[in-house]
Amino acid sequence: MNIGDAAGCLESLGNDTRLSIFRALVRSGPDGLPVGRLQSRLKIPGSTLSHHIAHLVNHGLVSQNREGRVLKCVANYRRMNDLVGYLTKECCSDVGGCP
Amino acid sequence: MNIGDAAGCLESLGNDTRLSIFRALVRSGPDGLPVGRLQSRLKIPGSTLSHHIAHLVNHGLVSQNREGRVLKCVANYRRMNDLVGYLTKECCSDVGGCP
DNA sequence: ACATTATTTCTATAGAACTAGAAATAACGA
DNA sequence: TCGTTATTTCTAGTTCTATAGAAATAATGT
Repeated sequence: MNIGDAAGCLESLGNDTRLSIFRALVRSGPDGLPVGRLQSRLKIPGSTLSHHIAHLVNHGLVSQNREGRVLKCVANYRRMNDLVGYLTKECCSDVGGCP
Repeated sequence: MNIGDAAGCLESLGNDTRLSIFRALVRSGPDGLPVGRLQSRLKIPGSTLSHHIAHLVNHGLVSQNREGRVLKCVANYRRMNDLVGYLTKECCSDVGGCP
C-alpha cells in the first residue's frame, strides 16, 4: 500500500458514521450485512448511508455483492490488514514501543 | 482508546499533508523535528503547516516542546500504538487473516 | 404489466476544512 | 531596547463534505 491509498483509507475511517458502518461489517464476519440491515441498525437515512458505503467501497474497504433484491456489504479484511501493515511499518517506530 | 478518539486520529492522518508531516516525524525518531525544518522539507506555507500540526497535537498524535526559539515536534508513538491496537482489535477479524 | 421492496442517484443546502497572506506573538542576542 | 528568527493567530476565500428528501433504478413475485 502506498501513502495515497493509506490516506484515502484513513480518511474513509476517520468519520464516525463510516467507522460505525465498517465496525458493524467487521463484527458481522465474512457474510457481511445487507444495506437495509445497516440502515435499521444505525438509524440513518438510506441516501446518507448509501453515500458513505460508496465511499468505503471506493477506497477498497468494503465490497458488495447482490443477492437478489438485497445488496450484501462485506468488510474487506485484506485491505484493512494492508492498512494496519502500512501504519505499523511506515508510521510507527521500534523506539517508541510500537509493534 | 474509544471509537471517538480513533475516528479523530484517523481523520487526522487521513489527509495527505498531515500524514506526510506525521511520517516525517516518525522517521526522525524521538528527537523529532522543529516546525521550520518540517516547513523546508515539505515546502508548505507556515500558516498552513501550523494549522495541520495543531490538528495532530489536538488529537494526541504529536507533542511539542520548545527549545529556545525553536519548537520541536515529536510523534507520539504511544498514541499511534493505541490507534493501531484499536484497529486491530475492533476493526479486524481472525477470519480475514488480520493480525 | 403491476405492485412491492431494496437501494441508488439527483439535487440542494449548510457547515466544515484547506489554504495562505498579513499581522501578531515569542525568544533571544547585541 | 531593538532587530532578527521562529511560529502562531487572524482573516478571508475557495473548495470539499455531510446530510437528507425526492425521484429513479433494480429485482422479484403475482
